[in-house]
Amino acid sequence: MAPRSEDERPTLEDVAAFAGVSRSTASRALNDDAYVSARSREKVLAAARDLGYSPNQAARSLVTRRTGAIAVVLSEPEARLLDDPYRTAVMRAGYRELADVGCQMVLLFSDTREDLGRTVRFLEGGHVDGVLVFAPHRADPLPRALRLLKLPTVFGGQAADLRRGVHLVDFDNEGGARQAVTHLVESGRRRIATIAGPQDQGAPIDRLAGWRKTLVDAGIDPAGLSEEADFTLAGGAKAMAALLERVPDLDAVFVGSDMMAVGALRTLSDAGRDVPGDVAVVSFDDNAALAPAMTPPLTSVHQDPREQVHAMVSTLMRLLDGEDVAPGAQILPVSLVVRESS
Amino acid sequence: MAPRSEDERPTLEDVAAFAGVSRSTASRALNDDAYVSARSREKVLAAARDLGYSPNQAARSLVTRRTGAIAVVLSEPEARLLDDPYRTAVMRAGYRELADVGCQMVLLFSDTREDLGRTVRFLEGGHVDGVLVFAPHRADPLPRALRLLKLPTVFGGQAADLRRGVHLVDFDNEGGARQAVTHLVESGRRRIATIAGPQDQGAPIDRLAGWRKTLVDAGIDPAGLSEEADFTLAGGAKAMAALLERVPDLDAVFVGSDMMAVGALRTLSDAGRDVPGDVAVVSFDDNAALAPAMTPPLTSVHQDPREQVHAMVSTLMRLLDGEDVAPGAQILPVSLVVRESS
DNA sequence: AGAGTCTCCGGGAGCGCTCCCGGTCGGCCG
DNA sequence: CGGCCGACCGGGAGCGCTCCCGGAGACTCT
Repeated sequence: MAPRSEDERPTLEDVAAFAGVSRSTASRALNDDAYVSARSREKVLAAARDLGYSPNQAARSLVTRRTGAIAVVLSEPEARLLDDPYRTAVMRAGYRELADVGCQMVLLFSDTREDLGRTVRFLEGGHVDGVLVFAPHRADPLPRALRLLKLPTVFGGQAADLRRGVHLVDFDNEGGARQAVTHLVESGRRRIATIAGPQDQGAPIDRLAGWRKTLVDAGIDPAGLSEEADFTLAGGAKAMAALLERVPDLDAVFVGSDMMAVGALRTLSDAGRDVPGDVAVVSFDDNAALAPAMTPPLTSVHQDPREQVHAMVSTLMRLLDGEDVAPGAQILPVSLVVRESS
Repeated sequence: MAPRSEDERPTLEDVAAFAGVSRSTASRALNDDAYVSARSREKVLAAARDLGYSPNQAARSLVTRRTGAIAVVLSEPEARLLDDPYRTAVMRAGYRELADVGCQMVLLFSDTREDLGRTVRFLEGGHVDGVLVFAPHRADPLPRALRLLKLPTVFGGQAADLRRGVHLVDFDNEGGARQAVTHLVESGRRRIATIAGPQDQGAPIDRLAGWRKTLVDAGIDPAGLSEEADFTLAGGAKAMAALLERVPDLDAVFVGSDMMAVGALRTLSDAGRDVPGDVAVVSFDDNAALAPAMTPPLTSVHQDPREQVHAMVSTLMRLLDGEDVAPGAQILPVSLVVRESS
């Protein structure tokens, strides 16, 4: 064997030669298999350290058919991602949870049409062992495209319009809305409006439904009491203004996200309405940086992205281990955190 | 050759057999090399399409020694990342710019001590061809650790305390601060305070220096006119309050970031100071979602993350092509965008 | 017509690793 | 003491790809 030049990366063969054992033994020692003598193991480990060896992942995954990497796909228009604190939290949680199980996160953004092709091509290229997907929009073509790939996949939140045969982890959006609105009803509010998120997404649809059903159950007519907004602060502010105009005597509002609630609070304050004196406000998300920091602190439906991602990762790991996990939705409970705004 | 079962992924060999050519020819056709007849090329392409072939990246990169993936490392405490709009913009820009040159972004977060080891291990594992690093903190050990790896690396902003021998793309922080403060001086302000970012980072240090020097050049004593904050909204608000207390007659403030400026505006408004009537406010970043959206809209030093990342990517690509790029800092110009707050 | 050139193609080697298989050596049992 | 079993190790095959090399035709030029 030609003497390897200094700047070439050492291979397993080099380590083995240096340690005076065979390539097989070196491999066994490094992957701590059984049937390696303590003496050999130590020599190999020392050799690896001395040579600064690190295994070539391409070669390894060529034979093991495992890459140790998991893709996290965020399918959402650019603007949304930038200021949606929930998405940021998801990225972070994904990184952490995957690191905990020894996997590397590969983040993919997919919002334009051309992204879809690139995303699919990347995923089928064998770069990753599995996928975690967040594709909240009903009309998103990505989830269907992913079904054709036979990559283990777990969805976070609703998978576009797919219902059966997929693994997904979602929060109890409708139940959360019910809790929120029930709380308002029980504290004596009667004119309970809502600012709903975009109705092209599953979660906001369910939250709106929860609001509506709870009102009906309480004998209140929901007609004219709802306004749709786009999950942004400005959108929330505008929707609140529209509601105040249409329903001047409203005494409570259930807002579909913290960010929109911040906007609603601003509008209410500008309009001289006291919260919670004149109008009670309850929102959804309970984002740690937003809900408790407002004036007044927001009552909000708590959902923890970390918990969601944790459940997704553990399902994915079971899938990767070849377990025959029954597909279906795993619904995580949410709980109302009552603060001063209601 | 045993008949390949349906759910196995087809290999290049399968495609070749299906097309009735050799593996070599199939490879040539797929990678559109020269010296393939149009006829063969077409047959191979059709076969690949019919079989749903996509090349095994592990095998490919084993021989080409290229992975087509670039790591983007964000070395920053968790809390900072969540609400720093600049970082979010950087991730996004990284994804886009890398996609444009046909590379996949692999995001790495690295904030705790144990992350450092994992990050380094991942990078030396040969998963990626190069690295883009954002490690603003002076004491960050990551940049030094990366020097030992012989991976092409480009830094975004200052690389901890490394100065020579690294490739980096930064903005003209000091020059930007000078522009901002000069603007204030020229519009007749004399008591010009500053809210500086964390002084364990290079950029805020340079911005503070720019403020100080400009004042001195204008014959103004900067003593007692500066306050340090942590780049957050709350931090900016608190620092503004401290300044108002200590320097009640201040008539302008240069804030080290948009986010802190939002906090400062809130404090000023609570204190009944009119902006820009009583106090002019100028900030840094010119974040599209923040600066123009405030009341009043903020005058801010404009820096475009996309531009920075673009420069980083192009330097990295040259490095990857084996070009002998001279190391050093590439300083991007910034410009003051004047709005109503000053 | 023979030499040279250019286009196209197939065979084979080899990237660095894992894993299977078979061999050796020592200890222990009947 | 022969046989067996378990611990340990080395050789070899092969993962799916790229790339080098040499060969087969077709064509041109002297």
